[in-house]
Formats: sequence, C-alpha cells, structure tokens
Amino acid sequence: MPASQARPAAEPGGRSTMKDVAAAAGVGVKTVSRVVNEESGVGAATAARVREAIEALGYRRNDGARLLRQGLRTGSVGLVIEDLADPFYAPLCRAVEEVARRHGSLLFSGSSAQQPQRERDLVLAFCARRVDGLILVPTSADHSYLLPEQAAGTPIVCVDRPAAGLLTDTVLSDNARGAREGVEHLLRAGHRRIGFLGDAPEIHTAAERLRGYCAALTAAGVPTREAWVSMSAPEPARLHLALERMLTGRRPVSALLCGNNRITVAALRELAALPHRPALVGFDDFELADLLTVPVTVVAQDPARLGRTAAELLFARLSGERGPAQWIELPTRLIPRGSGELPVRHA
Amino acid sequence: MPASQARPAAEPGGRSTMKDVAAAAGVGVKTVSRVVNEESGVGAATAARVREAIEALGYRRNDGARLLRQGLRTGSVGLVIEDLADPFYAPLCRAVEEVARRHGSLLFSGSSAQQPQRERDLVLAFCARRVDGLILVPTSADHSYLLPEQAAGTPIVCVDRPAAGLLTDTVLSDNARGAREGVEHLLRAGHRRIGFLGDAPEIHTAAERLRGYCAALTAAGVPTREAWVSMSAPEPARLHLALERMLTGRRPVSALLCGNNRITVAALRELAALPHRPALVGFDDFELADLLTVPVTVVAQDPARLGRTAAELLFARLSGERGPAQWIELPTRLIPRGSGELPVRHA
DNA sequence: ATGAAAGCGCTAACAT
DNA sequence: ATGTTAGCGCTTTCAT
Repeated sequence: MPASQARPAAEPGGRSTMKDVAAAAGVGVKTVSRVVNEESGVGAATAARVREAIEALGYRRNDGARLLRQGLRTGSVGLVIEDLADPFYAPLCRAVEEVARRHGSLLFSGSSAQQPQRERDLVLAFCARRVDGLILVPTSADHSYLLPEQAAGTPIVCVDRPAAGLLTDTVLSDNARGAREGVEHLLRAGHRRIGFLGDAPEIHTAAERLRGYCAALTAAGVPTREAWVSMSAPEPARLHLALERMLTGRRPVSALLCGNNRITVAALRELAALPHRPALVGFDDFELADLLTVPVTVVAQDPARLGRTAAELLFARLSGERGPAQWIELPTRLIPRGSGELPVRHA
Repeated sequence: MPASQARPAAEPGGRSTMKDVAAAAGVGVKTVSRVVNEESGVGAATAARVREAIEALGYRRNDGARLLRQGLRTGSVGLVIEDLADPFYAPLCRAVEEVARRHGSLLFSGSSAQQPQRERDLVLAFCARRVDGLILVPTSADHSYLLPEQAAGTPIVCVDRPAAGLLTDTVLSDNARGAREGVEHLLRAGHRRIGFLGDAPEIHTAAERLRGYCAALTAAGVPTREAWVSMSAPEPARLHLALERMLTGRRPVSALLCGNNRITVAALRELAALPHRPALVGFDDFELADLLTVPVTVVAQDPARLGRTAAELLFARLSGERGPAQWIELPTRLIPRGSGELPVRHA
C-alpha cells in the first residue's frame, strides 16, 4: 500500500494575490484583473506574461474579495434540512444542489437534527455569509428571527413543512390527502379497524397525515379510536409498545398506516416476528419495498421534485419574480404492492 | 440607506452596514464593531444604544468582509462526493457535517456525479471561496490541478478512494480484504463457481474489490474465469446481460459477489424473478437487507466512520498537525444473513 | 471609553 | 492598451 512519505500538509504558506501577480508580470493590477476575468483590452503578449505569472505563483482569484467589491450576489444558497442522511431528505438535497449548479450557485448545507437552536445557528451563519437565498425544512416553532433577513431581501423557501410566524414561499406534499388515500385503500380491502403510527404531533406533516387519516375514517362512517393512534418520535421501544397495544387489545387493528419512512421500516422490523401480519400502508416510498417478503404498499412522495420545485422557486425570486408568497402542494401517489391489499383475518 | 419601506420578496435593497448602525446610534464604527464582537471597552449605555440600532435596522455582520480583513480562516470546508443521494455517501456526508459543526465550520457540498469536470469545477469554486480545507471523493483520473491549492496550504483529504497524481491524506475501506472475505465466505459454503459483478474498473474501489475476489479464489486453488467477471457501470440492461451469461452458460456460477450497494440492489431485482437463486454476498450494507425474502449477507463498510475519520483528519491538519500524508484503511465487516450461506444446488 | 485612518483583495470608474 | 485611485464592510492600529 502507498505508505507515508514526507509532505508538510497544512501551512498557510501563502496565497498570492493579484498584486503579487502584477509585480511578477511587471504590469498593473487592473491588467491582471482583466486577464483573470477575460475582459478585453489586453495585448496578447501582456496577457501571456500575466498568465505565466499566474501559473508560476499558483494564483487563484479570491472570490470573497471580488464579491465584497461587487456587492451583488454571492453565488451561494443555504440549505437547512432535518437530516442529510435520511433517505427522504437526501434526494431532496441532491435536487436542490442540481438546480443551484445550473444557476451557477454553490450550496451551503446543514442538518438541523430537529433542534431549533441548530436550525437557527445554521441559518444565521448562512445569512452572515450573505447567501443569496435560503431553502429550509423548518424545525423551529417560531421563525420570526428570519424577519430581518427577509426584510433585507433574502428570499426564503420552506420545503416539506411551512414556517411558523413567517410568510414564505412553501413547497410541500399534500399530506392530508395522501394519508386519506392510504386509509381509503385499506378501507377498500375491507378493513375497519385501522391504526395510525404517526410521528410527533408537533411536526406539521405528522399532524396533517393524522388529519387525513381521521377524515378518511369519518367519511366512511368508521369511528376513530384513540387507542388506534400513536403519535411519537420513531423510537423502536415506543413503537413496540404502541404496536402491542394496537394488535393485542380486545379490538385489535387489522391494518396500519405508518406515518413516514422511518416509522414504516421500524414497524416492518417489529412485525416481521409476528405470525399474522396486519395489512400495512406506509407513507413515503423506500428502496426495496417491492422485494420484501410482503411487498409494501406506500403513499409515495417525490422528494427530488420537492427539492427541485423549491429551488426553482428560489431562483425565480432571485431573478426578480415578484408577487405574493406561493404555496405549492405536490400530489402523492399510492403504489399498491401487496401489503395494503391483505384481507381482514377473521379470528 | 437603511430604507425600512415595505418591500416585496426578493430585493437586494437593504442590508445595513456597520456604518449605518454607527450613524443611527451616533457612535463610531469601531464602537459598533466592539459591541458586535463582544469586545470590552464600551460603556453600558453606549452599548445599549448600539444594540437598539442593530435591532432596529436588522443589522447582521457581513462575515465575508470580516474574514477578508482578518485574513485567517474562513470557517468553511468543502466536500465533493459522488452523489449525495446515494445511501452510501449520504451518511458519510452527514458525518463530515457533524465534525465540521463541532469545529465551528460551515460546509460547502457538491456532487461530482462521476464527472471529472464537475469535480474540478466544484473544487476550484470552493478554493476560490477560500475554504479552509477540502474533503474529496476523487473522480478525476488526474488531480494535479490541486497542486497549487495544496502548495498554498489548503489541506486535502481524500475519502473512499485515493487521488491520482497527488499525495494527500486518504481514508478508505480495506476493499481488497473485504471482497476476499466475502468470497471466502462463499467458498466455505461449498461454492467453487463464484461470479463477480463489479463496477467500472476505472474506479479504484472496483479494481481493489476485483483484486480481493481473485486473490481469494487463487488462494483456494479455484481457477478464475473471465466469463464469471463483469466490470461495468450498474446499468440494469448490462447487469441483466452479465447475469444471464453467468447463470445460464455451460458452467453457470452458483454464487455471486456484488461489487457495491447499487449493484446488489439491481442484481436482487433481476434475481427475484428466477426460480433458483444463486448464493449472494453484497459489498456495502443497506437498509432492510435483513427483511428481504432471503436476507442478504453483506460485506459492510461504515460510511459514517469514513466521513468522520476524514473530517477529523482534516481538522487535525488545520490545527497544525504536521507529518507525512496519512493512509488510513478501515476494516469491513462480514454480516451473514442467509443469502451467502445458501448451499450449492446440484442440477 | 471611543474614534479616525489604513488596509484585507478585489473591481468600478476614471485617467493616460 | 494599460495604470491609478477609490472603496466594498469589516478589523487592526494607534490616537485621543
């Protein structure tokens, strides 16, 4: 294996500046600037000398200084999501990145890890770097700290969830309708006792999906029961308890709607051990859902489209698009694969 | 002017500066600077007036200008990976982000999408923004374009693969050994005709895993056959052909080693249709591998640890750590789940 | 305790 | 075709 060899790694040994290049080439700084920025008005011979000096010194323009002087855009946007490693947010992030790249922008990104303080720290640090705009999966309960940024002209787009106490462009899935369609699918298979495993109710998407779940049952004339609903963070221990309660009581559920990808996966793991498995519809699609022992029916969101839409909206604003804050709801898609079509077992 | 007029969404109209704040508070800029940076030497009353003005104007310090003047660190690092949405790279990225946060650094990130030009563009753009350091999953065949950056003192850490034509700190998995152990596992189950579905041979990890595959077979006195090896990008069509060739020839393989997570998933999808499935070991672990019809045995890497290790190395360099470039190989872990223990079927 | 002036690396606006 | 000067928003240095 390529073993160690001598090399001093990190030393601010020196970034040469335009002034250095100018001196080395025997020209003025403005001439170097012209060459670096490919402006016209430099003789071929001079330009060649400058380029040589640039090469020799390893010069690279300092964009920070450039942007400060120009005072326009910084060519960067900030993205704060909940968790970059979550298979739902990763494609969203990737899509934002792609749109940013097409617009010549760099991307600052960070995960809030559901901690309002972290969201705030990240957002404000990005603003201090003068990002041209922000894309945000809100976690805080209050976003009024963003008012000054908005007033200063920094466009903000919220994605997946709306901001609280702040009027911004917002892109999200039609969560209530998605949940409703998931439940209706189970109702069509004959189920009447349908449980809902949702995330913590403070989370907007979780609340919306609960709303859709209830609406579907009510519309079908099926009573809802508190014992069939669990709303909490997807910790295995809690899910285990909730499932036990729902599946073993006097009125056990025959079907489940899972509130998001993490809950679905955790639930599948719990259910795998059981002899008889309830019917199941998961919110969010996930890789290999089709290859499981019982392929999993899901209400799919399109995270990449969420990200793309949000980013395009942001750059539209940056291109001068005026008008009231937009609220865009993208449709979900029910994908039947088997688990949602399981019939009711009669004990 | 710090105009406080009603403004529409995006208008680079008004960022107030220290000067504005100073004027509003009736003090000098240096006093504002002192308050903003919590330096001592400002009277309580003055400080209060300044803070009021800051609040009223929605002032936020411009870190770009600050950093330019200070000339030290920018408090940012750049991360270029192959694809942020890939379930292997996403946790790696997340781990880097976490370490960066702990060190008070922001993260620029971008996906090279396996395109050398994109890698280069991203890296150089990050350098122009004067990131303090770079973490890179190399895609180019030649990284000599980074020599000036390195010479200027920007530490560079390569992760998952080494750079070509550049000596940098490098963190990767022991790919050859991992592949070897995967094959040995299949040999122990009695297999002698073992196929390898690898990624394109230009990719360092793919080449190393091929090497481990060959080494294991050779050590066991089992001949290798070209027809049992396929090295190419994980396109479904190509994988289909490769699998057909391996599984239906005169000497069909009885077992497969898949070269990475994407290939494993694609192969599983192909194999799902078959009546008799070969034994299979996948390189890279993936979610739900344990819940598939035949739970999948894998050679697991630890992407988060790769990222964490690389980031910690980077910040160690930034803290002045000298010494030769490091080459760190992290172990892989074989996780038997079933698919790798399937016996040889005798036709 | 406070502020005026210089300058970080660059570019806009004028010279020449 | 090329150079000079000023200034972006901030901090550093040095007065007061």
